Amino acid sequence: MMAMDDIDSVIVRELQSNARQTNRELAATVGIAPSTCLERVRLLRDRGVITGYHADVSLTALGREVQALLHVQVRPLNREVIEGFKSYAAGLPEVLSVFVLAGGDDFLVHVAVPSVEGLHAFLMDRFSARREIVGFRSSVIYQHHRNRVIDPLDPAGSAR
Amino acid sequence: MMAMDDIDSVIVRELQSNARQTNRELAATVGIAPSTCLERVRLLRDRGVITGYHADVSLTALGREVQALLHVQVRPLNREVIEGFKSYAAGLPEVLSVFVLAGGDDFLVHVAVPSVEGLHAFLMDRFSARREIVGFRSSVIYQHHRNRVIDPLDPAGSAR
DNA sequence: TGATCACACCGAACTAAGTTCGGCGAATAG
DNA sequence: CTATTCGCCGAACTTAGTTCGGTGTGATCA
Repeated sequence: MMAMDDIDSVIVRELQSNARQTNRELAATVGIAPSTCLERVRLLRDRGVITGYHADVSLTALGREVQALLHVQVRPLNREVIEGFKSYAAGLPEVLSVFVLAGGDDFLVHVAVPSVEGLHAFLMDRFSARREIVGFRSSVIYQHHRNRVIDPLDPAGSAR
Repeated sequence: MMAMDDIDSVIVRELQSNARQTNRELAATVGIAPSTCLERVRLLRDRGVITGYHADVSLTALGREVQALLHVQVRPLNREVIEGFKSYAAGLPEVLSVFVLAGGDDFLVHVAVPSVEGLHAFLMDRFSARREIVGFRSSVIYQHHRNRVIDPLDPAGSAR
């Protein structure tokens, strides 16, 4: 992997904050010519540092007032069951995220539903019928803070 | 809240998939004039449906090979302690997301670190010294699937 | 039922940005 | 000291963003 210099870091940080600013604005912010900036951004995409640009949507605006985290245990623990459940969960419209975990719980599923009743209905309709699920716990989310800007860890960060 | 019609839904879905497509492309996809499309997008932002545009970055490209979920219990359970831990965790560069939860665990923290050693160092350096933390469990993430496109739930979805 | 109003959409004109490319200058290696 | 490479720049060209007046449609009310 090619090195990212300071300019690349600033570009990446800026685009994480606002992916729709113009190339000229971005160039002005980082202090290089627009043409150079365009090339830098293109390279960042080509190198796979920037993987895409996405609009963020308000879940409440879409009528999803309640979020929850569902810890799910499935059995037996083999590839078919795990992949099967993962793609099943990922395909549900209520599901925001699916984590496959090491340790006690096998999955963690982040969902957004219209209401607490909706959460109950979701669990009953979508989860209870699945035979591979041997147990789950659900935790309603009171608050969710997301760090949108991710910088390279500085050398003083966690050990390599 | 004003109603979202089908055209708005398509616009929102498209911008979630690719926030950097041109307004003309977007207009062509949804089948309206560019000027109309521009106005629609502006209204979606004004109404708070679209909250922002963000570049997605490869964590591996930034040298963070390992992700984990940390379940954290803090005591005593009062506003100062909870807010204090939340903002502390949110301010750490390794932290991607902080969930404040109902139920047994009080927090769930999503972190990305360079390595398993980095995870260990993070827990020792950043968490162990905090007096309010009375316990935590960490789960390494094997896979993470994220649904980037979130549509309004159709009427057949979870009960309201 | 017919007239009026409101509203969203459209398209043209203008402004601004994206994109390409030739050349320049600095840094490096020979 | 010279040759080479590489990234950066800026001008020119292409394309897109933005504004605004006009138009058609659907709703409201007499």
